[in-house]
Amino acid sequence: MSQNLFSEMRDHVVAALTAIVPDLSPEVLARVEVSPTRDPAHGDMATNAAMVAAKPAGQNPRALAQALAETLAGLPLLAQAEPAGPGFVNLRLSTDALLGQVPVILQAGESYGDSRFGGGTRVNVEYVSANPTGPMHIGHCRGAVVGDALAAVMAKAGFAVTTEYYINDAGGQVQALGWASYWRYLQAAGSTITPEEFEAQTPTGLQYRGDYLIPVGEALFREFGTSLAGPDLGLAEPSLWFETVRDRALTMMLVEIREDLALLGVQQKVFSSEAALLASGAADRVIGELEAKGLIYEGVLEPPKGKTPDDWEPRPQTLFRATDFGDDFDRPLRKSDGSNTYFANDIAYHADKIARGADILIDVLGADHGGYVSRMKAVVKAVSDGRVPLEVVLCQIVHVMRGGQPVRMSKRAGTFVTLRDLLDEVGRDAVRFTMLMRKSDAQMEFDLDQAVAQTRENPVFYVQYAHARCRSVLRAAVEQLGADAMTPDALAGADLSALDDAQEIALIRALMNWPRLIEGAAAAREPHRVAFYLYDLASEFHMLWNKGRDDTTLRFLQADDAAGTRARLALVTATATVIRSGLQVLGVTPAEEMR
RNA sequence: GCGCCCUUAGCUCAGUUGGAUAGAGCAACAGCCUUCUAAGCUGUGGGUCGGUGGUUCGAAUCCACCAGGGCGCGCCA
Repeated sequence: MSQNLFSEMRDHVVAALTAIVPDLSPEVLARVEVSPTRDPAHGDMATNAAMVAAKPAGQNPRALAQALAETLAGLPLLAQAEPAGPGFVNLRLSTDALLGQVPVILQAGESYGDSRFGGGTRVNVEYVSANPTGPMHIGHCRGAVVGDALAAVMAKAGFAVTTEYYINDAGGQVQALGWASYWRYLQAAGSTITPEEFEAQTPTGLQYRGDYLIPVGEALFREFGTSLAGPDLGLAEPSLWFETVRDRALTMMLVEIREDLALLGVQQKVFSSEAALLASGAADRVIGELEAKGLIYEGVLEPPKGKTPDDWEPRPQTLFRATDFGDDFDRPLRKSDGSNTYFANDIAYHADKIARGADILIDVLGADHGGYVSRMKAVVKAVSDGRVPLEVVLCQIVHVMRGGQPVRMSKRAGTFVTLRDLLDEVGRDAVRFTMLMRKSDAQMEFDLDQAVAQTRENPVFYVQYAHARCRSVLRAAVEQLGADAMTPDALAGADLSALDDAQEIALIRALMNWPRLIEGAAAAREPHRVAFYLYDLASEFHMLWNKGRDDTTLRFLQADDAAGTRARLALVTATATVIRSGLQVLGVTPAEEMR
């Protein structure tokens, strides 16, 4: 039997529809859906086939639904098919088909829900890509979790996924990091120079004053002594120290970022350095290609309407014809000092991702990069001659709440919430799950109190608790039945006819939604659907558990009913399996017990 | 001023790409708790889906305009 009963049924529906109305276009057939019903009274599934085909077929939707229902009624999979509402066909699975999904899950294990939906399409998901100029904070965290889970969802759905982190180690902010690190170095060496005196002698100012660079300065002092300092521990000639200091600082920042990511359970496969890409000449090469396509020119931009910057003056720039590809205006590629803009280098980076083999590029970005999206999409279209789409998942701001009050993320006020602080306080599982309990393009409040709560209010607890309850039952059952009777294979052979309570059936219906949900979440690039699904699934399981409190005949372990116990253990094992499968996608630990 | 995102119950949010009577948790109210794990459970009330038009068999979902919130708007990344 198929893992995905919905797609299997859809094939039957399309076949039946085509038999009744032979000449439907592929476009019409593509709109045929078989979806779960909201109301169990409507059966297990419903199809809109009659409604989408009614107009092209020139038939009344109700009449078509009637004909479709009669054709489908003969399927062994179905117990009932009947027209309903404006032209739905409600489908009730046969008991065999419904219960049959349990051994399918047991045999598939955690691979249940894997699909070939993606068809091996090569997808490159880039996320985090924080500047290596400081520790990761909560703003980065959401993108990290969303990107990681999106990659996992798409991989499960049959895409060939690569994950990637772009290291912005080439721009002016890295210059500033070098200077700020040098200041900390001088301090470590015992210099008494004030920030103001130091800043006056730098080209970048002293942008990064956080304590996190103190260890960098100390490390530099340990390694080099006072040899990088000037006379009287003042500033030395930059050519004598700058590259060394900058590179040491970058390395240390990157180590820290990777540690933070590891603590969060995120590990991109590829780390790409902007500086290395630049050094290889990739940026000049790509700009040359665009030039050859006639997409680059020297021109002067109009000032933005309504809000002209104070220092606006018309000036000629090297521009990319983004407007040819749907952007609002053409975009500059060079700064006045002749170096590349961030955009220019990012073109090279995206071209590089394509050249390494990608059919779809996905960037997970913070909302503050929203204005960057249209130009990037435009240029990816240009570079790939329209072959590779760039999709952008924007993550909106996270407001951290404690005790109902917002926690301000202010470096000056010292309430800067780093990722590590957050992980220390609430733990990896709660951070990841909570970040995925919102659509990524909606602002979210992260309630610290809720994230650590051991109650139903906390979704991650609720889901992990469901898994722990399953495992608890199974542990108890081993003592009663012996381990041999408890393997998935053994349970897959169990007679399941004892599973006839409405709540048991509701749980099975929830389980069989999993493969369909994966495909939907992957197609929509919405990993949060997995978190919500798991919450719903956990809810169905808890409801069954609770029902057994009032009605002892519904408890999983029945001392005097071996067959019924085996059937229920099969269901419990299947439930635990799907929860694990889902948590695996989200990168959350399935708890064995919670005490 | 322009562009993008958002607005759903008192609060925080879902809503399966246009489907049937719009859902969940919290809060409120009413019951229940000697147990396979009560760090609870069951039930009830609660809505002009920001507003107004439009598209069609059918709209929270698509389009237009308006209101409110967020982000951005020529060499920061």
